[in-house]
Amino acid sequence: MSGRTADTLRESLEQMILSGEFEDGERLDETRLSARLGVSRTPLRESFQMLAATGLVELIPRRGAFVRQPDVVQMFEMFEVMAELEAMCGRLAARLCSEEDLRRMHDAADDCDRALELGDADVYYRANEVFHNALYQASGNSFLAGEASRLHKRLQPFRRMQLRVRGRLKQSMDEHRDILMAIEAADEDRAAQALRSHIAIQGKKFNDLMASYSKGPAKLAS
Amino acid sequence: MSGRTADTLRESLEQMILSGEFEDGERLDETRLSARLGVSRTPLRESFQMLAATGLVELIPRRGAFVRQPDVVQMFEMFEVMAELEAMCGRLAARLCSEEDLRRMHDAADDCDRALELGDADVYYRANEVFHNALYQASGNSFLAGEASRLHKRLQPFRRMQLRVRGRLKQSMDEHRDILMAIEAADEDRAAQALRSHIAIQGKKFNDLMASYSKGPAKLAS
DNA sequence: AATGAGTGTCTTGTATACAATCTGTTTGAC
DNA sequence: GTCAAACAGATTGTATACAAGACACTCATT
Repeated sequence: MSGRTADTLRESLEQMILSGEFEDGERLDETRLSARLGVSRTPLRESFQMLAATGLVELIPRRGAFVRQPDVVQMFEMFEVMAELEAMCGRLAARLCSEEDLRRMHDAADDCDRALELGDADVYYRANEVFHNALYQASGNSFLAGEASRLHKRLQPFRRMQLRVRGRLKQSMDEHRDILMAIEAADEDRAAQALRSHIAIQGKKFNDLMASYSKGPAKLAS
Repeated sequence: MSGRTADTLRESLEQMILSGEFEDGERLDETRLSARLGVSRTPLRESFQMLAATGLVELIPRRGAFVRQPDVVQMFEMFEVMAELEAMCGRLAARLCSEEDLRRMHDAADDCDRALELGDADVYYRANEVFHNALYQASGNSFLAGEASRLHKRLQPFRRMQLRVRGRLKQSMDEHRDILMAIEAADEDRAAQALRSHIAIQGKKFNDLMASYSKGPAKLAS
């Protein structure tokens, strides 16, 4: 279970947090965790810094590292920001994306199609990520692409849950086509709006899911 | 010069990087830097992680920490994203901000006014930061507020330069008033547009400044 | 002469030991 | 009986020592 390298260590902890192994607000005891993971405190502390950067833990000086399980409200807030970032990407892409960019998005969308036919959620999920990253790149603003990618990654586990909702895959696929058409038509407003609602729907679906479980932050399978 | 605590260490390095003490792409030698700052490598490495989170340095495993001086292009990209985030804050604030939020923004704007009368750029600069943070809070989306605040902080030194342009302070002040009026009138689109151009102008002014210097990344005074 | 393997040095990555600070408890005084 | 201060234990922060990988230089071989 314990990772060998530093980056693996961060990923291990990320998985542990996202899989709900720790309570919200729980303090991560350096000594105990390092013993458990079979590493010393030094690399563990460095991985804490990385996790703090993504917001999964909060570091309070002289107090320790505390896991920050995002609650439903914060989750919704994150989807709201994501929607706006993606809309911005769409707007810029519609204005100035290259043939190469378009091709890459089309390829990724086709991969999504194939995954849908196979009914394989995991494959779809990966192809979906490629599609969105291609979109971010197509915006031509590499800083925006980086920020969007970062937030996308952070929302990954929740996005994944929402994709399990019945019929959502097909719907998501159709939205991709709409987005591509708008970008190809260089219709900035339509592209932005299509993406905004594409993401907003995800937030909403996720919210519905949470409401249906109706108790605490659900354990998310890795 | 050397900071005593870990957070101070990060700030010291931040200042050193932003003041142009290092070349773009330069590797930060852990041993030499730790000797120079009078600390051991352990806290230095942790501060590297923090700086990597803000994008000021890039950490390449087994290779080291490399400073990433944002060039003019990336700077412009960052202002473009900032404009959109602030526009989003404005839209949300116009929709749902409280009397308390409004009052805080008004107070900060008044402080800006006073600083303008005094002709004190530093005081204006701080009051301006309070104003914008109040706006972020007023959006009601605390995640958005955090992200906006983070990017704002990262753009601080460049924003500061741009404020030194003749007559820019007064103009900026007027823009604040427009923004407040739009929010008070609950006019979402106008608030968003006012903020978008408020930030876009900053990016443009900064760009002009760079062009007028026309050589390399200028040394930024702290 | 050029290329490739091997070795040596330098730098990053990790472990451990030590110092400083915080928390909780106990004891004493009012 | 309650509040405060001091002490004990534990935990974070820092320094140093050690391990392992990367890069450059040399030397041998083609």
